[in-house]
Amino acid sequence: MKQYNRDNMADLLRGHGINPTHQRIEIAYALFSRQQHLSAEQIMATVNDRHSETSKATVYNTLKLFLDKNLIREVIVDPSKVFYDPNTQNHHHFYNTASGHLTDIDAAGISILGLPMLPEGVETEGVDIIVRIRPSERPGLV
Amino acid sequence: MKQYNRDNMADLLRGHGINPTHQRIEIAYALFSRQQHLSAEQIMATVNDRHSETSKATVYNTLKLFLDKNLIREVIVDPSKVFYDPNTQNHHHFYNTASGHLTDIDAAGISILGLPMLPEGVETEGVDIIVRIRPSERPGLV
DNA sequence: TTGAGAATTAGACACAGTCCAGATATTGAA
DNA sequence: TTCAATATCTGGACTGTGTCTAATTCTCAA
Ligand SMILES: [Mn+2]
Ligand SMILES: [Mn+2]
Ligand SMILES: [Zn+2]
Ligand SMILES: [Zn+2]
Repeated sequence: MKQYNRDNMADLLRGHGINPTHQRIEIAYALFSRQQHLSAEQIMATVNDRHSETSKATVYNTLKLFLDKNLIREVIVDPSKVFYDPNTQNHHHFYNTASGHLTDIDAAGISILGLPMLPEGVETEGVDIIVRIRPSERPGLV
Repeated sequence: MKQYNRDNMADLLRGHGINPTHQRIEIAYALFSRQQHLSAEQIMATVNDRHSETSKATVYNTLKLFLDKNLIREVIVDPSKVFYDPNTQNHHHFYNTASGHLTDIDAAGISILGLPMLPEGVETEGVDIIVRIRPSERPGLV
């Protein structure tokens, strides 16, 4: 699926066992059409851009539903809010701590060597690499 | 420094340019004597165990001061709270999503291959690896 | 002893996220 | 078509972290 519009959003939702409602389509469209990492607040603002149509409770309920159905994933990098990620491929992130902007890093080219064995009785749920970045201070300028 | 007690806490604080007060010593002692990852709430509960002596504002102010002076670091793995880490060595974490427990992974033995180049104009602030783990479902038992 | 600066405090406040009971929309059997 | 069962949505109260501020208390050098 290359181009995202409200029509194929419904199919996308159905494909994940989600009943496509008006609100769910708008929320999915906000995430998938931009292919960006958005906070719940940003999603609500986007969806209610022109006229208010979707409540806060529905935004949170819907995001939780999407997570549950593996349509999206969440990214925990900021202590004050969760980011929602339409990319469920195995990948990692650059996190610009100054701007709050997340960028994907494809996991395909990456390997982590030397991880110790898991403690007894647990299994891996996922491995996240977060590269925290900031605007470089360029000594010699300014 | 092998054994942590309230006396050498004061030296530890001074060594980081922090004026050792009663409250700061208690908070540092809570973290360093346990060598564990604690939330602000857990730290306040620990410090005020017997009789209340340290306010919420002081706990947060002090943790921020410790961070600023690089005495501790924070670990962002849970959307609802920050963990404070007395280990400032370069290291990574196992995070048990069921219990909320963090375990250190020494960075010494670990290498990450294939990370892409940084975007223009930014520099690396830090690289975090978080291995999310959960109790293994053991099919065949129960 | 004293008072200026440092530190602490209670409690109001901010704000992301949760919860709930009532309203609304959808569905499908009759 | 009808209408009741089910699914979804909603406003608004509420919770839990974390922040802020003005007032109080502490510390220490003079
Ligand atoms: Mn809409
Ligand atoms: Mn104490
Ligand atoms: Zn991503
Ligand atoms: Zn740690």
